[in-house]
Amino acid sequence: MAKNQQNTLEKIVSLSKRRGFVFQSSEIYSGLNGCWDYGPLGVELLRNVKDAWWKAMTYREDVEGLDASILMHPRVWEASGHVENFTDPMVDCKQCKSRYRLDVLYESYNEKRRKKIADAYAVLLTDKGEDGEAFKAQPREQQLEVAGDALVDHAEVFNAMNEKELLVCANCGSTGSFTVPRKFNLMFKTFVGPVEDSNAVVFLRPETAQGIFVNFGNVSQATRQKVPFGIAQIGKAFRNEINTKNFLFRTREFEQMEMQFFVKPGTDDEWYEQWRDMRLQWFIDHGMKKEKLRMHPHADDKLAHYAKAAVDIEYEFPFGWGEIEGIHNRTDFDLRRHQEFSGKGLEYFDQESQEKYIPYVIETSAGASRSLMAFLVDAYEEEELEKETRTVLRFHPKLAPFKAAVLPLVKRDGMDEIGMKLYRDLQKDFKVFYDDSGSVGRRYRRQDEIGTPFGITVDSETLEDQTVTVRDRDSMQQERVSMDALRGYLSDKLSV
RNA sequence: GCGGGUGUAACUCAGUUGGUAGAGUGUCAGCUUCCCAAGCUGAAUGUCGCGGGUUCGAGUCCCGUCUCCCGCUCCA
Repeated sequence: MAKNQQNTLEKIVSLSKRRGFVFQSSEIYSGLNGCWDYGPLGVELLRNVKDAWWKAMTYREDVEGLDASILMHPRVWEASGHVENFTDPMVDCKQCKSRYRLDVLYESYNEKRRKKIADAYAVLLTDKGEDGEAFKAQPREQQLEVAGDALVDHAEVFNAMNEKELLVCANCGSTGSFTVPRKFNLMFKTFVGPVEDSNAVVFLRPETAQGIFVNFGNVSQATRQKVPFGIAQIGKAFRNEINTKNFLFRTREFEQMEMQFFVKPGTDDEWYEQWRDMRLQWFIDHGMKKEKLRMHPHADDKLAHYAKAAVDIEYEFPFGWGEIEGIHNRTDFDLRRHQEFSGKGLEYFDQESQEKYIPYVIETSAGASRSLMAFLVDAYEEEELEKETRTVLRFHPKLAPFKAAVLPLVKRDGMDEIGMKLYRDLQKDFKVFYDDSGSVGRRYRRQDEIGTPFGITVDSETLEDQTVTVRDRDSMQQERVSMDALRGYLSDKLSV
């Protein structure tokens, strides 16, 4: 990683704090790992990103909106596979610092070693006063399986084996060098109701998608939509990541912008390609540099448990390429599982073909926080002028926190009053900023730094003909516009 | 979670062998200023990440803890 690029991220983090885009969560208490707060400018930017997505995705005849609750029935996560796939006991080798999932480690052992482990397990059982002989009476194959499961599922078994130096590190060959197994449950757990009873455990959703799947029937009923159609949702999701890193990129609380598109099986590949291309184009349409974007298809053996095909839309951050959106062909996995677990029929009757089927699902899943960060990084530029460097955020006007700043050239001859009136007038339709302090050049720079696309100045000519100057953030060129026409002028620029 | 680095004013940082904190930028007020960080005058802001310890005395030494950064690991 180039050092100057790393500095770029540091500068953006610093700017974000200084100007109020992003603050560290609970900062006065020294922060909370992996959590960030959006300040006055950040929340505008985030809203604009989400609004742009919402309009692109749901202002169309075949996609409906939804806002499902964050807490869902615990069975949802059993059906989705998250309970199973989100809890992996792991250990580190103290010698070489390698980390293993216990089941993977056990898988890597040959039969000889497994037999040793099984024998030791029999002794262990006897020591505990259980029937080790009965265990040994089982067929060898079964012994290995039972002992393996015990090793993976019970930390005390693992620890005992480890102490007996039966467990070897696949990387450095050390024995007895493992840490105590730790369970990494990536789902946040909490309790429904005031009693912390194990029956009351629920999870904070690790993805918004399941809220869509469980509402598939409700939405199609309520809206009379016919397959193919989609359901879109924006909302918070939570994952207890082992490590957070890279500013907003990997956080424990984040916001997703997801759409699940239900299609007839057999047409899924076609829809997959179509949504993939549309989603890439969305980022480009909102100002992101084409050369900083790429498609990264997942290899078949790296696919998630629910997916038949997957591609990431990646952005080239200062720390490298990172996923900002994933497009998955989730097949009928989720609906089928929910049908199975809930006992409620989720089949769709296709009137046209007179067929009953469980629809396939094409998922577009974008990170709102990651997208915001990509837009922020992409917009950031230090422009070399003759005698200085101008820091400017070249946001697409649609995304910019402030659309315009009203800046009276000087604070006299009534220019500030006219400016204030203009500001109040524009404020009815646009998020605008007013500033009459100091030199106008200084004020332009301040607005450049937060990405305000237009600077409107009131000058002596305004007093005579009711026109103001509009200065373009990127070119710094100015044009005169009549005050009456300003609203239309801004609307035009923002609708592009 | 492991290893390395880091944490001093809003930001970027300085702080000499331990003697109770400075600079630049920014911010604010005033003057000046008819278009791109101008100038002048003045002002505010820190229990030096947090908690212990050593010491007559700790930003400076020791221990713990937390944050952030880099690497490893993880990433359904």
